[in-house]
Amino acid sequence: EKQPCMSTHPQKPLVIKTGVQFSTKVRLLVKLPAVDFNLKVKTTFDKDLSPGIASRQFYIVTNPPKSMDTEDFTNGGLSVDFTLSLKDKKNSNSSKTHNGGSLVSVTEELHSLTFEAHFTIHGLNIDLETSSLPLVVISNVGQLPAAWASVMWYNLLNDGDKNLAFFGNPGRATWAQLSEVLSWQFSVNSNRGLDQDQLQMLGEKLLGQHFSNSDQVYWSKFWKENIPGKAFSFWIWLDSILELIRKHLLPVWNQNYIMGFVSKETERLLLREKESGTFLLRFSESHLGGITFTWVQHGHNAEPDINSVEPYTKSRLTALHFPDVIRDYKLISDGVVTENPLKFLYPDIPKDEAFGQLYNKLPSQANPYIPSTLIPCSEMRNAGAKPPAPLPRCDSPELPMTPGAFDMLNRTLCCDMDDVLPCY
Amino acid sequence: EKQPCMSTHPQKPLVIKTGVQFSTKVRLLVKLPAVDFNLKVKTTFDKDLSPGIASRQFYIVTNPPKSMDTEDFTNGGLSVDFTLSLKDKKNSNSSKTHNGGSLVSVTEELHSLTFEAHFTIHGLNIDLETSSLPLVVISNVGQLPAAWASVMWYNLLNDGDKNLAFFGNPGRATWAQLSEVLSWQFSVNSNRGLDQDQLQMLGEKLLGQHFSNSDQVYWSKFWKENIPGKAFSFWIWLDSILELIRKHLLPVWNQNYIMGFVSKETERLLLREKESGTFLLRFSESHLGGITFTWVQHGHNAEPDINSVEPYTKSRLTALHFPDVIRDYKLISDGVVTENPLKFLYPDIPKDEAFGQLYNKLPSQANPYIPSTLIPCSEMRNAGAKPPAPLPRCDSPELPMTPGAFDMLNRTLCCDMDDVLPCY
DNA sequence: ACAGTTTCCCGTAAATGC
DNA sequence: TGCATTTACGGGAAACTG
Repeated sequence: EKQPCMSTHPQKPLVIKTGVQFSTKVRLLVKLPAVDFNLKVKTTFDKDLSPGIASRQFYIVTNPPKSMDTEDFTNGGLSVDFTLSLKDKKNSNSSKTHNGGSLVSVTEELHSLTFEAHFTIHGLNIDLETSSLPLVVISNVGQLPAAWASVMWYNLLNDGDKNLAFFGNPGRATWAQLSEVLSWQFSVNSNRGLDQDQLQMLGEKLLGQHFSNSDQVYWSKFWKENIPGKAFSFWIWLDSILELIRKHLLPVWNQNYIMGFVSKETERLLLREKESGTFLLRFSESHLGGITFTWVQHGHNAEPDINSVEPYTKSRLTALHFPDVIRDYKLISDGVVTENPLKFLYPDIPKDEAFGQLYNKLPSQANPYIPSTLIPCSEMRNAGAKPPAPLPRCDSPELPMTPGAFDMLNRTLCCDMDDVLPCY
Repeated sequence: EKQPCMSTHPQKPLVIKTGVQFSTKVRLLVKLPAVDFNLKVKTTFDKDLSPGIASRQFYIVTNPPKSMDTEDFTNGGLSVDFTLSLKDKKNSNSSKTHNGGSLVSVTEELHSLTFEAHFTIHGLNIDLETSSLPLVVISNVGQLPAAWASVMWYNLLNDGDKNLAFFGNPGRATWAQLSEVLSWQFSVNSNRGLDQDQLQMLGEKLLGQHFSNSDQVYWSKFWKENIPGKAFSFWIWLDSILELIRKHLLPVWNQNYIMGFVSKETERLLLREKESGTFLLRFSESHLGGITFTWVQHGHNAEPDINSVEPYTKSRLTALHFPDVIRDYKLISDGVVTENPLKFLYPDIPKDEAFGQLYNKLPSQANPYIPSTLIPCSEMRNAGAKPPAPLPRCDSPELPMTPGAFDMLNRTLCCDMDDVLPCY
C-alpha cells in the first residue's frame, strides 16, 4: 500500500514532479456525530494564488479516478486519501514575464494545494478549507535538488503564515539554523548526521575561515551562486554527496568510516603524523558526487608524501563496489605493480578490520572462464598540527526541528481543521 | 525533423510501443488533376480485425493534434504525415481467453493500421483504403527483441496476403532463408554482416553438427524454446549480442576484429597452432550480451594452455572501453602481476597494430589527484587442427531481401493506392 | 503462487522556449 | 545565441492480473 506522502519523491517531500503521482491525506481532527453523510473533499491547485507570483499554472489529474469521498475511519478520525498528479496548463494566459524577468527560477516558485469540504449538519452550513505547505513543482528529476533547496530554505525561515512570494526576498539563515538542517539531511538519507568537525568544514566553505554560529548565510550563497572556481553551488555539491551516499556508500557512511568533510589542509595535518599507509576518505570538492581516499607515505624526506586518488563517482561505483576499491587498490610505478598503499583507516584501524565485512565476495564460480576483476590502479609519476582528534562518534545525531515544520515531511499531510470547524 | 518510420524504435520498425510516438506517411501514387481539394485521411487501428485473433485492443492518440489533412507535395506526390501513438483500451470486452490459453504471446499478436480516404471527383465517389504490414504492439522495451523476432519471422515467410493469424501456425524457415536474415540484422546494426564461418557456427547451434541449407528451423526453436542448458532462446541470445555491438563494440566489430561466433572446439583448433599470446574475440554462449577473449600460451607441456576471460557485459563495458580492456588486461599469479598475455590478434596481427587507433587516450589531467584506471585483472589458479583459415573478409555483406518486404523498414511506409483508385 | 504483461518513474538526451 | 525548462523515452523494477 502506498505511503501517503506529499511528494513524488520519498526523500524530498513537498516537491512534485508533473506527471508523477503523489498521495496525500486530509484528516478531520474533530469527532463528528456518528452520521454517515458523504463528506466530499475537493482539491484545487493554486486556488487563490495572486497573479504574478507564479509563472506557470497546473491542473490536477486524479489519476485513478478514485472518488473524492472515500472515507476512511482506520485511524479513528475521518480522513480522505488522494492520489493525484499535476499537469501543466500549456500556454496559459499567465504573466510569464511578470516576475521580474526570471530573477526567480521555477524551483523557487511556490504553489499550494487546497482542500475544501462543504456540508450541512443540524441545518448549519459548514465550509472547511485548508491547504498544504508551499510546494515546488518540477518537470524533471534534474530539478529536484534545486527544488528541495527551496523547500528546506522556506521551512527553515517560515513558521506561521504562508508566504508564497517568499523567494522574492528569501532572507538569510544563521549558520546555527542551517547547519542543523544540513546534518538533518544526512540523517534522513542515512543513519548518520554530521559531527562538529564536518560541520566546521562546511561552515568555512560557506562563510570563510573564521565564522560564528550567528553568522548569516544568504540564499544566493547557499543555492544560486557557484562556489568560487567551481561550476556548481554549495547545495548542488552537497546534494550530490547525499546521493552518492544513498546509492553507493550507505554502509560505509553509516559505520562512520567516511570522514567526508575535511579540508585538504586539515587532512594533511591529520595524516602527516600517522604511520605510512594511513588513509582517510573524504568527498571531492572539485567533482560533483565524488569520493577520494588520501594516504600518507613516509619516505626519506622529512616531509611525508600525501596523495589522493582521482575521485570515484557514481559511474565507476556502479561497476565497482567501493569497499572492494579500497581492498584492491594498487599502484604502478615504472611498470611494476606495488602492493596496496592503503593500510590503516585513520586514525589507526587496520583496513580489513574496518572494511572486512563490507567486501563483496569474489564470485569464483567454477565456470570455464577465468574470473576477472577490475582493479583500480594508479600510475605514480614522482612523488600542520591540529591534534589528530579521533573521529568523534556521532551515533544518534540530533534531528533538529523534530516537532516543527519538518516533522510533517515524514508524516502524512495532516490538515488541522479545528480552527475552521466550530467545535461542538 | 522527425524521420517517418513505422515504429517507435528506429532499428526495429513495425514494432510499436504504447505511449511512444511513431510516424508514418501515406502517399498517393497516382497524379491527380491539380485540384486542391482536401484529402482527408483517417487512421484506424485494427479496423477489421476478426475477433479472437488479438487479445488486446488499442486506440490511436494523435499526439500533436496535427490535422489529418496536412498535405505535402515535397516528393512530387500527394502525401500525408502522421505522428501517432497507441494506448491500450483497458479491460476491453475482448476474448482474453479465446486465443488458445496464451499459446500465442502478446509479441506474436499481429495488428494493423488502416488508412482511409474518401473524396468525390467529377461526381465520382472514390474510397481509398490501404493498411500497414502487420505490426506488433508492446508496452515495454523489454519486449522489443521478442516482438522483432515476430516481425522478422512473419516477413520472412509471408509475401503476399496479410495473415494476422500467422502465429497460430508460424511455419518453418530454411536455414538458407534464416541465415540471410541473421546476417542482414548485423548489417543493419553495424557495417558488417556475418561471414560463412560465423553462420556455420550459428547453424550448428540451431540445427546440430551436420546440417544443410535446406534444413528447416522451427519458430519455437528460433524464439520460444530455450537453448538446452540455458535460460534464453536462440534469438534472445543473438539479439543481446547485436545490442552489445551497437552500444559498445561498433568500431571493433566493423573492423572485423571480432571473430564472434566460433565454437570452443574450433577456437582451440585455431589457437593451438599459433604463437603464444595469440588471442581471438568471441561472444559468450553462456551469458547474454557478453564478449570474451581467448588466448593461447605454450608451456612445457605438449598441449598449450588456452584460457578465456570471464565475459564482459554491458555493465562493465559502460565503465571501461573495450579496446582499453585488451590493452590493459593483466594476470596475477601468486600476488605477482604478470604482463598482458594478449599479444597478437588471431591470426597474427600485433595487438597494438589492430587496436591502437581504438584505444582511449588516458586522461592525464594535471590535477591534484592521482589519476586512477580500472585494470581488468584475472587471478590465475593453475594452468585439434582445422586449417587456421584467416578470418574471411566480409566487407560488403549482401543485404538479403533488399527490394522485398524488408526494404520498407528503412523507407517510409508507402501505401500503393493504385489498385484501389481507378486510373485516369 | 507465479509468470507474463503492464505500469511506474528515474535519469539521460534531445527538443523546445525565451 | 545561449540558457532554462520541458519533453521524450530507454531501462530497471515494481505492480498488476489473470
